[in-house]
Amino acid sequence: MHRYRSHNCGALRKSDVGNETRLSGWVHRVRDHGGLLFIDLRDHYGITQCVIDPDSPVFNLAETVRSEWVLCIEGAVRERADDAVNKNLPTGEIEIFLEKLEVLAECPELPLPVFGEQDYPEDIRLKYRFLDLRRERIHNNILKRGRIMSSIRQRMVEEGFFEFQTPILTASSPEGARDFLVPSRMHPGKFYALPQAPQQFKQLTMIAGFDRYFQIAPCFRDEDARADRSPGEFYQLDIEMSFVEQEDVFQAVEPVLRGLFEEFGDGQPVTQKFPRIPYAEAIQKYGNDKPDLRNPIIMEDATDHFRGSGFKIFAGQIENDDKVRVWAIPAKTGGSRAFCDRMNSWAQGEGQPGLGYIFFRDGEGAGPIAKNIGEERTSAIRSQLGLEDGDAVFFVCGDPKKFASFAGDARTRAGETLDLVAKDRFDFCWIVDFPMFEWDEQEEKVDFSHNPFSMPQGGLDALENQDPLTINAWQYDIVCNGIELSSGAIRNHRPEIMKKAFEIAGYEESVLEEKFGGMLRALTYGAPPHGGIAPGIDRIVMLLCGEENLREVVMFPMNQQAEDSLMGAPSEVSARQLRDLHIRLNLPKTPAS
RNA sequence: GGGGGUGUAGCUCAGUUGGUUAGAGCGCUGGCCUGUCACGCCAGAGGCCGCGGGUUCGAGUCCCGUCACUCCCGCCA
Repeated sequence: MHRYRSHNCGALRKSDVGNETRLSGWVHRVRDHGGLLFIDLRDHYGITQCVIDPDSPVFNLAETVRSEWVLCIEGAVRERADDAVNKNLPTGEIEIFLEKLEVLAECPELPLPVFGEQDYPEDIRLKYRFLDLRRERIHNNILKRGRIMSSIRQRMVEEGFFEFQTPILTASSPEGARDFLVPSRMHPGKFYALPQAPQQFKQLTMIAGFDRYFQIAPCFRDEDARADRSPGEFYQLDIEMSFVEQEDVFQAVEPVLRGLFEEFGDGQPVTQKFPRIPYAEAIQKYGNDKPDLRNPIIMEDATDHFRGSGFKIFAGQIENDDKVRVWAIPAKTGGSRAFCDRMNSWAQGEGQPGLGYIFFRDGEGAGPIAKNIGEERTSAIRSQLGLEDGDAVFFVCGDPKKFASFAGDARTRAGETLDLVAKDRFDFCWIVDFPMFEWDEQEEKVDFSHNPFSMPQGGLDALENQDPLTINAWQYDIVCNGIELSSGAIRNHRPEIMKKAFEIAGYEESVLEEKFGGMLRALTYGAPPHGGIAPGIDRIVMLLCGEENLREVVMFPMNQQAEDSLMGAPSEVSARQLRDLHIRLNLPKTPAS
């Protein structure tokens, strides 16, 4: 018999009754009846109930075991009496009658109970992550993550993609987030950077004549954390393809994600054909570029209903400024003064002057705005938005650039408060036609709004003849349930277009040469048209596990301050190490202690 | 860098208007218990109320500062 086990703790069934077995695992739970003792033994595979009575030679030892001790036990598989069967366990029809017991490891009182699914403080969970990971829910999340990884690889290969590896120690990139730097011992004063994404490498892979690249790529960015954004490092399903247009990327990626979510989404419906929503339309209808389509509320322009109306606050603004618009946020079933007032005071809490509204009852509109604009206009608004008695509509007025995000928040809040948001489904969409450039208010100049490597729609002609702020890029996002899952683009593979784009954004050609010299050189030697995308793996797993926080699907995450309290990272290093790297510390002043 | 929330036993939490010796559940220790599976019953140990200062006759409670964790803003091509 094997030194530690003949079976695992999830394996034994009725058909094994009578056999001698050996199991090893952790003490999950002990139930001591004095003359009868139950020990639930747990391992990766499951839980098996062990039973000991005073006839057993190891009864006295068994009485001393505590939670999370590691045991190796031996005994006969017994069938449980009908009324003792535990239907909640796969092994619930049998138990082991203990004949031998070896304590492999003991365990002191636990800072973090493994048994049960109570919530525990994040810092303790991370410090004792090895205990936390024994718990059922997160243990299963990590397993699901692994299965998702395998499925992704299989699906990508089936779609004709090939997996590549790109460097981890690379050069600092001038664009994007702050880099993590690694000092060079051989080149004093010089640094490697960890890649923020293998963006340039995957493009170089295409230029090198490979086709259909993918990689489950670690990405490193020194930026602050959020619930859905790990500090430091995360993984992307990095994809790039040659000789493609936007539509080809969509056709390649959409079935992978749809299939993945159907496989791991526990039967929740998944969007069959992802709708494509232009960026400008997403802003107008949903107030942001990552709309949660489970929320049925769609905003509409209602400016004309207020132009020259008796509601002077809006009418005056419309009169004075061409840019001013009124957006209507329809709220089905929100037609009560109480709800409308709650929304209004929420808006004031958000720093807004308020949130105007009309609510409909007894066949007419109620509230101050309805009184001011009169019956005819109120009725026109109602029919435009398809509202009925018992519904409400909210209004925001001003320059859409400034209020769009607040309007989007109001849409989200109304949908959630009124319970209009569909549950248990994955609603995908593509956001397309992102603007190539945007006006930088602080610098008072035109700048790239997204990725400088994206191809402008209309190519060189558009750059030379169009108002830059009206040019769109072949740039797209995938959004699921209001979470931005990935961002991608058809790349700019023409050096002269690249130079022109940087010129418009106010960069000298020398800057382009200096910062992207390697890339530019590659583009001049026959670059194929190419494009790709990079879905965020951690966020995909988070959605599929039904978790709200990335740390629930990452084995060893850092805390919000980007510290690993288990391994003690970041840490000080020895003077010798610093000397090797030609580094002298220049620490910030701390208050005298 | 900024804003919000939290911080009381190993863990989860309660703690009234500022008023005697700071409580409960789980866990831990001891005792009882032969069919439990969140076993049950009895007893016990366990507290710098995050830390520092202040107000007060008196502070877990009020004020100021600070630290930790977390959520958000900034940041994230």
